[in-house]
Amino acid sequence: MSLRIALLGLLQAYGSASGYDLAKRFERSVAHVWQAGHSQIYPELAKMAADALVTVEAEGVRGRKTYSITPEGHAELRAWLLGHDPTGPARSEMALQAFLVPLLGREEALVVLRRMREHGERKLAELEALRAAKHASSVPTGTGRVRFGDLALDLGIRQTRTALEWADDAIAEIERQT
Amino acid sequence: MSLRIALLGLLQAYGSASGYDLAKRFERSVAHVWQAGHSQIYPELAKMAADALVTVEAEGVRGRKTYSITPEGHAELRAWLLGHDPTGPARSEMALQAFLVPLLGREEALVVLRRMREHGERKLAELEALRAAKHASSVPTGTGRVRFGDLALDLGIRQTRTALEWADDAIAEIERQT
DNA sequence: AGGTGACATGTAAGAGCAGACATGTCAATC
DNA sequence: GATTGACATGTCTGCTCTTACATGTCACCT
Repeated sequence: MSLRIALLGLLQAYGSASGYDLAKRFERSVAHVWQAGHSQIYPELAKMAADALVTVEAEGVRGRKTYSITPEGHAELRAWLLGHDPTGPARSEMALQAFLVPLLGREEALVVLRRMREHGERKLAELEALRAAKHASSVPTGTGRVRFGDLALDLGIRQTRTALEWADDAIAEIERQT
Repeated sequence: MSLRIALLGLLQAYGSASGYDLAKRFERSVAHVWQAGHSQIYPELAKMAADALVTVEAEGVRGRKTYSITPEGHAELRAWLLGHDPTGPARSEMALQAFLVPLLGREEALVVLRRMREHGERKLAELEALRAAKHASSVPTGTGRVRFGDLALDLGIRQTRTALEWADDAIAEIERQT
């Protein structure tokens, strides 16, 4: 379901596109929040067309189909945002490792925690670079309006920073033990 | 894969148990980090037994099987913790909503954000109650040792708090717009 | 003319997962 | 003695997602 929604959002925000274009947009924008490869996107678009949420606007050479969002699609997106409680599965491999790490000995636990820390650092740098790039290409003086994806990017940066602080504190606590 | 690991962790931390017991342990401890219903757990245990990661220690009345972790299982758990990079899929419905919310109008965006805020508040209360309950049943004066699940619980509380702060700021920012 | 690599669109097999269905035991209540 | 509800173990169907396979075009280089 959520894949559908993400695709509708991209079509709505950036306009009509082909499956290939959407796969690229996916990587460049939603990727930090939801993932999907082209092998998922193509069939999903076909199903969405069958459900009239999108239409094939044009068919180019070699089967390239340009999809655009329909009013029904827009309604579906709106309904999901307004009506769907994000009780979604909180499945995090990192959190699972955090859970299990006390089963290891001191030294080994430190290895795992330090790796998490580094992982967080890399991701934070990545996200902040992304934000810097976005800012550079934006309208110079603040035009009140919140831009598509900005809120999610901010959330991602804060979450990553929190994870980093947590890892630091966990490392410190374990190191304190003789 | 991760389900296997979580089950091995529970067996290792709390000792032998049946599928039913493990399902309960799951709900009570790992649930904030990974989820699985009994319909996933039973078949997985059977497969793990086939792979010799666990053994059937005893068979009680009406097919109740008590599983215990084997040395191979322990090795598998250790190897996963030490060797597995948690690059895991970051799929969050909440973050997806955060991404898409700027597509809505001001008022509707506020509705969605306020619901997220409330959701975060409930979850935070829940996690903090859980921590309080754990503390109450713990050894009175700090015995250095980090207890199973404590690190993950702390991470969860911090992450939830961060999400809450983010929602507050996002709401404030949107309200500031005329 | 032939080769290479980026572009572009798909299908197929299999794991992971959720929700519903099915079955049977046991203890306590009516 | 019959019913109810908590305990307990499983299967099945259908959806999602990942990985790998398969195919064909186009532009550029040699």
